[in-house]
Amino acid sequence: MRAIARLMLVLPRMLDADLVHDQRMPMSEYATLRTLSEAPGRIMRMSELATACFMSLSGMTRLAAKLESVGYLARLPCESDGRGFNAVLTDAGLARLQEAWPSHLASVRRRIFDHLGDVDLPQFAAVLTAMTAPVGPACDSAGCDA
Amino acid sequence: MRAIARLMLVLPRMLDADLVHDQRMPMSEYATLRTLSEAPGRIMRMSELATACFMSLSGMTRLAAKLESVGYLARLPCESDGRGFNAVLTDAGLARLQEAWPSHLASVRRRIFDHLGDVDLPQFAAVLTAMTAPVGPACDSAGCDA
DNA sequence: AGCATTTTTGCTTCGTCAAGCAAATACCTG
DNA sequence: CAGGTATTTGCTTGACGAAGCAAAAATGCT
Repeated sequence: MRAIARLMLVLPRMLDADLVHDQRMPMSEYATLRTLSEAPGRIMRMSELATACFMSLSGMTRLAAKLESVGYLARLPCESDGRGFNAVLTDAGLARLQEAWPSHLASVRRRIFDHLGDVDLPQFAAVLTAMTAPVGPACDSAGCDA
Repeated sequence: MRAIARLMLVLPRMLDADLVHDQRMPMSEYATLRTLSEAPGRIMRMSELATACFMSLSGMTRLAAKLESVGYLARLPCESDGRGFNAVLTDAGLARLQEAWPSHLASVRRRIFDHLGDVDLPQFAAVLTAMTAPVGPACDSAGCDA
């Protein structure tokens, strides 16, 4: 019980810190790029993107502005709805993500998998998926890349 | 793998949001009060406290100042080292923690344990503890004059 | 027009880094 | 050993970025 509380406090920060340290990229950016990269056409509405990344709309507006300013992402007015904007992952953004993910993967492996010992992995994965499920199926958990 | 990334992204925010919503208390405050409450004499050096809560020293300085201003905590000059300060949990602080923890417990139960199913709990706990272990023991209060 | 929806902006809070102050400790030098 | 200087350590402060909420702006729908 206490271990859980502690885990939730510490682990995300460690993973974030690893990413910042190794790649100069905060977790929120990584999540945004990854989420976009998995979207069909690498395109998503701002509001979808925000929800998928568990950020507020305003937070995503600012993050997208930042990512746009360095060319990782473009915001195009939505053709079918003049109010909307589509965020598109650029080639540069995809390249950046591909540059960053091995580092993140290594971090996750080191911080988590190396400690799993003889845990039943499929069962563990099922539990994790179940835990995040109530929030909504923002991303399909089939086809994990590791 | 993706489930883990997602879990780390989502769960802490949910737990924090629950606590803020139910108790008007951010996770960082809760962690601080809880950590202090577990220390012998409810006293800890600022730097220890910061490390245990996985915050920067400056972050803890500000948080402690805030908690001090509402009477949950006091900072006393350390007798054995003129540079140091000891953070002490006051009775009011302890009361506040005791007021908040059932709510947090319920939140953790609802968000996590309810999804654990038939997982081997002791093993699960051991894994979690192992994962956070590299950060160091939470309350190694050597050096404060409690 | 009137109301709903999508995104942005204003303001606040939280937390980090860089810099700084003060106490403690280490290292000379006689 | 006394006395002085340099370095390190513990904490605080200043300046800033990140992200949230509430309200505004822009657009669509009826």
